[in-house]
Order: sequence, then C-alpha cells, then structure tokens
Amino acid sequence: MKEGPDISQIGALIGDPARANMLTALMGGQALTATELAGAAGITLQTASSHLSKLETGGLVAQRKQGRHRYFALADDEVGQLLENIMGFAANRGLMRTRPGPKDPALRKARVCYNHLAGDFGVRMLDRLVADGDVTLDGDEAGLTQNGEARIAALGIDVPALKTQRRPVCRTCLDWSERRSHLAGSLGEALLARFIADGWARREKDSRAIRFTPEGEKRFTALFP
Amino acid sequence: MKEGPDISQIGALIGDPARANMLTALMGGQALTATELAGAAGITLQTASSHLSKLETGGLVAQRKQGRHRYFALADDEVGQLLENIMGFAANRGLMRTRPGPKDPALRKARVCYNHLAGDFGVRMLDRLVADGDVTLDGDEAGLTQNGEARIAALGIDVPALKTQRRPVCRTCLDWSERRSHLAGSLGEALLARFIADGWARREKDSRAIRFTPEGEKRFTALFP
DNA sequence: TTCATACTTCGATGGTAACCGAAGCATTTG
DNA sequence: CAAATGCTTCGGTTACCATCGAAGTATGAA
Repeated sequence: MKEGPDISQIGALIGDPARANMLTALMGGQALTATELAGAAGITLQTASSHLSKLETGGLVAQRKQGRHRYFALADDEVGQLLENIMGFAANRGLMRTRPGPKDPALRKARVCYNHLAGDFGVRMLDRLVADGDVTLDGDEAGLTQNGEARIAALGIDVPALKTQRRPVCRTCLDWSERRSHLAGSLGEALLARFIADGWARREKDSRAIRFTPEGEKRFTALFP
Repeated sequence: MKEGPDISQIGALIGDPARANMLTALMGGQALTATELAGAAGITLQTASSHLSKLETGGLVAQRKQGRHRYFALADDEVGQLLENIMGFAANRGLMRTRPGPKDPALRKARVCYNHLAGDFGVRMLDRLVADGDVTLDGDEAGLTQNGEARIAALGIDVPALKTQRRPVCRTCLDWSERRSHLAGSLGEALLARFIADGWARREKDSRAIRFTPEGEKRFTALFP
C-alpha cells in the first residue's frame, strides 16, 4: 500500500517563514509562550496561534499549560535534531536569515541546540570524550563507557538517573557550523545544565548563543582541551 | 548580520507534494527526464518544468543536457542525505505516501539511497565492516582502514581511484527503515555498482527497490553475515 | 526543409493559506 | 464579583502559487 515516507508534509510545515522562525526560536531549548513566539516571528498573536496549532498537529511542537500561560516547545529531541540537520544544509548553501545583530561568531563558538551544547565548544567536548575512551560511537548512536560514567559522575551528574529515562543517554547530533557531531541525548542536556548551574556559562537572551564566563571557559578548556 | 541559517526556503521547496514526489523519484539515483518526473508526480509537463526550475534555483537538483533530452538528478550526495534524513523522520511519525503496489517490504530489505545501498542489507553491510575493523566511525564521518582497503580491493574495486575524488570515500547515512546508519560516500556508490555489475542484484523499474538474485543474496550474505 | 520530439515560457484561472480585526473563552488578580 | 491577561476561534480579505492550455524554442530525424 505504501511506498516510502512522505516528506512533503514536514516540508510544508517548515516551509512557511513564520513557522520556520518560531521553530528556530524554539531551538533555543526554552519553552516559549504564544505571545513570545509571535514576536519572534513578527506576526500577530492570532496568526501565531493558527501556526502553532498546525505545528502541534504535525507533531513538531508540544504545549504545556501552566496557569494562564501556554508554553510551547519542540515535541522531542528528534525534532531538534532534524532542524539542526536542515540548518546545516541551509548553512552550507549560504541560506541565512538576515537579522540585525553581530551574533554569528558567538553562535559558532557556543550555542544551545534544543537542549544541549553545540558549536565549537560542543564539538570539542565530544571529540575529547571519544578520544579519551569515555564515549563510543556507532553511527548516530553512542554509548557511555565505564570510564566515561566515572568522569561524568565526578562532575556531579547523576548518571543512573539519566539511564532511567526512555530516551537515549548518548546521541550524536550534526553541528551546522562545524560540520561535525556534538553530544546530544539526556547526557548532553545534563552537561549543559551543569555548566549553567555552576555559573560557567549563561544563555544569551533572545538568542541561541551561550556565553562562557572567563572563569568558566578556563575550566571548560581544562576539562576538554 | 546573520543569525542562523534559514530553513524555510528548503522547507518550502520540499513542502509541495509534486516537488516532493519528484525528489523521491530522484532518490532512485538515476537521472530522469522532465517527462518522466512529470509522470512520477502526476502533473503535466509544463507544471513539472516550472517545479524543476525552482528546484534547480534552490540547488536541490542539477540538470545535464544530452541531445534533446534534459536529465535531472539530485545536485549532490548531501541532498540525498538530507532527504533520507527527513524521510526517516517522516517514517517515524507514520507519514507515508499511499501509492498502489505492495513494495514496502522489498524497500525495507534493500533499496537504493541516491547512489548507495540502503535498507536491511545496507545496514548489515556497514555493521559487518565496522565489526571487522575495516571501517572506523567518527560521528557522521567514517574512514577505511588498511584491512578495509584490502578487503574492498579484493572485490575488484579500485580504491585509489575513489580517493582521488573530492567527496569523501566513506560516509554514514541514516537509514529511515532501520533507524541505523548505512554506508554512503564514493565507496558506498562503488559497492552498489559492483553488486549490480556482477549480477548479484538489479534495480527494480520505477522504484527504489533493489532485488537480489538468489545467488547474489547468498554471496552477499556470505560476505556480510 | 519539413516534421517530430522534448522542453520552456507565457498567460489566465482557481484554490488555498497566510494574515489580521473582532469576538469569545479561560484563568488569574483585585 | 469585575477587570485584566493570555490565548483561541471566526470571518473576510488578500496575495501567492500550483496548475494547465497555448504558443514558443531547441534539437534531432526524415
């Protein structure tokens, strides 16, 4: 009956500039309200609401009611990975959103990819983990070795807790600026959260950029030279 | 000036059902004429021509004039990889093109992914090569070891010739039906070409399916158990 | 040269979807 | 309760684009 997957529905969802802008905004990893997303896309609240219901029906975003707010976020890690993938393709072809602000270098250095660290810093971190035998690669899947578990636990991350989740602990995600993989999965998320909680870095407002403090960058580089 | 890549243009190109059908047809790896693509998409020649010029402007397809025919093909390997990626995502969500013909099981067993082998057979081949230490994985990049070069050369493939090309020899590509990686790059292409040239398998007409002969399947399984 | 094939361009049409104003619903605050 | 906030739904407009018929261009065959 069926001959292959249908890519046109997904393409159509992503193909509208307003929706694409909202999805890009959600790649920041934070759940945003409809009003915030309308602002990010430069449209009114009514139009945004219509777009969001389409994105939700299409399974790209999920909403969570909280009081009188409705927070929207990417539906799951897989959506983030798909978007990062398409961004990589678009970046290679020179298709860039022209927006005010000289944020490009900062984005390439370190940024959030849905919920984990991307950019030069993200790639270097995975490279180091693999080189030290803490993480093993097998295609797009990855595994944490005994060594790796100890190293991660030493950073104050509860590794057994990560394993209880349904989604994979380790995963690779293709980086659009570096054209190499960085670490995704629940471990990737936990590591970024750790860096921020420890004050090594903080999220830039209204951007995907991650800004490391001088002290944080020194510590990060010491850990992942 | 620029804040991140623009995914909407690509999405819009893929988002039209007629264009998506043409791109899916081109995933078969063969260059097709505008007339053939119009047939595959179920539209008239004029409409197809308009779509093709858009796809070409967008860098997704490239054309080659040959006599009074114009052959269209995917612009490069990267486009094939992107499409396979989106197909994987769509397949996970149950978005399938409903078309006549019970070809789905054959597609899952072995099919062509732009120019290399995909499906169960493709995944098994890469698994075996990695397990035997012939291919090393590093994110989405991959390398051929000394052992691997010898093994490939024994199949009658000119490995040094592959290396002279600009594109990578080894590359991984995410398989939508198996959700694991298979082998792409010039080596992936050469291997599939070898199997077909040796009569182990042949392309199914008007489909991405690859049909192995009983003898061919036996030999393939012996090589990659 | 004349005809045929392969494809592109032009022009007109129709359908769809993005968009926003206004009204409606839900939740919180005062 | 009433007022305010956050968001959705409805209705109508507009603009775009996919579509196809017809005409035009290019290559090859007769």
